Amino acid sequence: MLLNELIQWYKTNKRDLPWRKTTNPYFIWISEIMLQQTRVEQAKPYYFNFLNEFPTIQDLAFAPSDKLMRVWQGLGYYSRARNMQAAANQILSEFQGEFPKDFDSLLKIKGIGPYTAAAVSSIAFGEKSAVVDGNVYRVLSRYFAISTPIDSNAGKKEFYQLANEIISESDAGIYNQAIMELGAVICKPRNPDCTICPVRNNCLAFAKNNQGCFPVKTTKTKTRERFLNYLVLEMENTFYVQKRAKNDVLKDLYEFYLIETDNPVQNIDDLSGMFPEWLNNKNVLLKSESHLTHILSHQKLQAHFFHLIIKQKNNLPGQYVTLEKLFQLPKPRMIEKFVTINLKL
DNA sequence: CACTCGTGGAG
DNA sequence: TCTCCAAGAGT
Repeated sequence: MLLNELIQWYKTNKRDLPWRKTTNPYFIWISEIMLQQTRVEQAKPYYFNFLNEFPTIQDLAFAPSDKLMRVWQGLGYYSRARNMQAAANQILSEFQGEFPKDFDSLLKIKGIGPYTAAAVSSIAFGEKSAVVDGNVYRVLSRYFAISTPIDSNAGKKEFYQLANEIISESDAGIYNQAIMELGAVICKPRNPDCTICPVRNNCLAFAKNNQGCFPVKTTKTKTRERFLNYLVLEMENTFYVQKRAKNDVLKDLYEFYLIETDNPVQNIDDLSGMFPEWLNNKNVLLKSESHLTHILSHQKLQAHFFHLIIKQKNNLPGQYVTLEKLFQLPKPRMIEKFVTINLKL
């Protein structure tokens, strides 16, 4: 059966991952949030650094926003960090600082959904609740040859019920990690290593050699292109920065003065009229221009940077910071790249 | 339910 | 270059 062979295989073949060395629910929670839609190798350094910066729930709850976002910078999906801080405050106020132990309580925490509630309750507290993540969808759909689309409500319900039927009675946490590990290193999306799979003998997809048919998905992602024109305003060795605050991508991260257009602009004259009025005077010098393209999951960002030397301040909503401060501020990958390439101390 | 939210690796 | 997608959750 799937269960026993899976656990046996896991115990001798599991990867040596840092969050597998602890039973601290706070640490395990952090790892689970970081691993959402994120590869192990990308999350690893962030896990160590995050624990170093915020060793306790209190440290996280009281951290300044800029510091929190800076620690998360480059990991993506920044609402995860904001939600974690809200969750930390929630645990202090509603749970007396004690980490919730059971699935239902965990579900009430900001940023914790069905997957993370099952993961933390089973791995840290031994509760019998099955995780259903991308790995589990893939392994179960192949093993049982289930064609129900995993992104449909029917599919979510079906896989959730199945996962909870076959989960180990005594080793729920180990079992959950084992099935995810199998999906990560053997039962991969492409080119699964079925020849060394511990459960291939009972795998229906392997029997028919149609592993590539599972799992079934229906939705297709659409992306839109955006044109971001940045005025990099430099005055007496300080730079203008503003914080992305709207209900938009990359919220709470810092960027330069932004003029977004529906189409690409060829030169800075195309932006005249969209400038702040004071920029049209003769005290502004265009020092350089550069371009960067950055791909997001649903957007393709085309950035056009205009590095401008200005001679007088203005009443823009942001602030002027030194280059040292600019380096420290949390920034989107694209801005970080521009700064690294174009601005030197 | 459909959509949104980042980044980087693999094929 | 292009597509998919990785330990999902919020709206």
